[in-house]
Amino acid sequence: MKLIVDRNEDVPAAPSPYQASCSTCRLSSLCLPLALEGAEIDVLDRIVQRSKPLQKGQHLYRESEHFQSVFAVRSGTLKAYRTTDSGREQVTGFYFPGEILGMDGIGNNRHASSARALETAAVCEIPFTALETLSAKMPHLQRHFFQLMSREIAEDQQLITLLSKSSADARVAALLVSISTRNARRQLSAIRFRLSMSRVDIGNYLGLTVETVSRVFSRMQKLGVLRVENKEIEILDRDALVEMADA
Amino acid sequence: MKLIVDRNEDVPAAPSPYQASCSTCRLSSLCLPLALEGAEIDVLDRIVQRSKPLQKGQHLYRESEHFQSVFAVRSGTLKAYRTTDSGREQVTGFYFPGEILGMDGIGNNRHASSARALETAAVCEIPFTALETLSAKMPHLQRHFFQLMSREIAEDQQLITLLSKSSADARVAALLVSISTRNARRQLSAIRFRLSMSRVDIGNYLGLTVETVSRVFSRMQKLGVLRVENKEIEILDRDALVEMADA
DNA sequence: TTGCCTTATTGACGCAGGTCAACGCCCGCG
DNA sequence: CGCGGGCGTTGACCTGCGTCAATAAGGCAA
Repeated sequence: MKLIVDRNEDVPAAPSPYQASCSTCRLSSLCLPLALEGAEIDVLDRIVQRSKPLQKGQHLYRESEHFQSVFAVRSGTLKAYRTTDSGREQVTGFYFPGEILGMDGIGNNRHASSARALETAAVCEIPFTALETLSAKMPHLQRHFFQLMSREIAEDQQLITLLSKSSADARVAALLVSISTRNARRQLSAIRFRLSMSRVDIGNYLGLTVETVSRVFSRMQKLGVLRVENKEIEILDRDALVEMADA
Repeated sequence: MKLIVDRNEDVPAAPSPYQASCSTCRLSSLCLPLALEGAEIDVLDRIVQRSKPLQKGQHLYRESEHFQSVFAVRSGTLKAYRTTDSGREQVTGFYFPGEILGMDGIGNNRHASSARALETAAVCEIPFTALETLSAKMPHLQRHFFQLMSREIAEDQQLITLLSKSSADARVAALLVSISTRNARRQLSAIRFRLSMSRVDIGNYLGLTVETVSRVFSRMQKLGVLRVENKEIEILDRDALVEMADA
C-alpha cells in the first residue's frame, strides 16, 4: 500500500498538438515569458517549437552535438550530465518544469553536456539564433535571458560550495531543500514529493556513493526529519533540514 | 637565491591615465572586444571605465552589494568567493588578465560573490545597463556576451565534476593545467609561472585542506612532474600532469 | 500471477584525506 | 639588519565515506 499519495504531477492541462502557446501555459510565470507583455509573448510564441514528449531515458541532446536551441521543461524531469575524459559520468543538474536547460552550449556552439529524461517529459525548444534576434529587439527578453544565465552561474557556484566541503548529510539535505523550494514555486507541495531521479543519480550529482545516500536517508528518517518510502519523500521537519544543509 | 625567474608579469604597456582604450589593449583578443570590429570597439570603449589599480587584498565588490557592472581584468589576479550561511568562505574562481568577472550578479541585481585582489590588479569596469543597450544594437557584442556567460557555466560545471569525485592529486593537477593553459593564451610561459594565490586559497578552491595541497605538491615534485619553490612553479612533465587531472 | 532484473538497503572493513601539532622559512617592518 | 608573524611543510593519528558483499524490495514482461 502506498502511504504517500502522489500529488506531484505537472499535468499538461491543454488540448491540441502538445499545448498551444506560451500565453496559456501555466508555467509562463517561471519561464522565459516571465518578463514579457502580451504582444511580446506572442512574438516569442512564434519561435518556440513544441514537439512530442520524450520517453524516460531518451536524450534531448548529447554532449558535443551541434548547439542550436535551448529548452524549457514543460513537464517531467530531465538530468544534465557530462562525461569525463576517463569515461566517468557526472550529473550536473536536474531540471523541472519551468526551468531552462542547454545554455552551456552557447559558448562554443556545441552542447557541453548531455540531457536525458528521467521520466516522460515534454519540452519547448527555443532556437537560439531566433532568440538572439528577438532579444536585440525586445530589451526585456534580452535582460531576462541574461538573468537566467546568470542565475545558472550562481546556482552552479552554490553546488561548488556544497561539493567543496559539506558532509554527506548536508549535501542530501541541500538537495531536498532545493527540490522542495522549486516545487513550491510550481504550486506543488513543498513537503511531499516523488523523487524522479534514482539514488545513483542523486549520489552522482552530490559526489557521494549510492550507499552513502541510502544511509543518509535512513539516518534522517531515524531522526524524524524525513519520511522516506522508496521514491516518495515527506519532509517532517523542514527547519532541521535547512539547518543540516547549512552552506 | 631565486632559481626561477619571474617571467609572469602582465605589464600594462601603455602610458596615460590607466591605459587608453580597448583598441590598443594587448588583451582585446581575449576580452570583450574579441568579436567586434574597429568602429564597434570604439563605441564599447566609450562605456568602459578604467580606474586606479586595486591593492593586494582590496575588494572589487562584495557579495550582496548592488550589482552595477561586470569587470575585465587588465593586470594582476583576483579571486571570487562566497560566504556560506555558517560563515565559511568558499573560493569560486580565480580571474586572470583578459577574463571577465561579476556576471553572477546579473541574476538578481546583487553580487552573488565577493571579489578581491590577490596582488596589485587593474580592472576595466563595464556598466551593465550600458552593455545591455549596446548589445541590443550590436549583434556581435550580444552574441559574445552570451558566449562568455555560457562559458562561465561550462567552466563551473567542470569544477563541479572535479570536486565531485576526483582525488586530491587530480584536483591540484587540474588547477595547474588550467593556469598553464590560461597563461599560454596570454603569450606567457605555460610551464613556468608564479602562483598568485596562497595555498589556503588553492585548498579552499579545490575543496582540500592546506596540508593536503602541500603534500600533493611535494609528492608531485618527488615524482619529477613539478618543480615547486614557494610560489614559483615549473611544470616538468605536462603530459603526466594532464594525465593526473583526468576528469 | 510468476519470475527476473534493476534499484535500494544494510553491514563490515579499509583508506584518502582531515585534524592536530610542531617546526622552519619567507617577507615585511622597524 | 634583525625580529616577528604569517605562510608553508611535515609527521602522527583519526574518521567519514568509499568499497565490497549479501540481501531485500520494486517493477516490468510475459
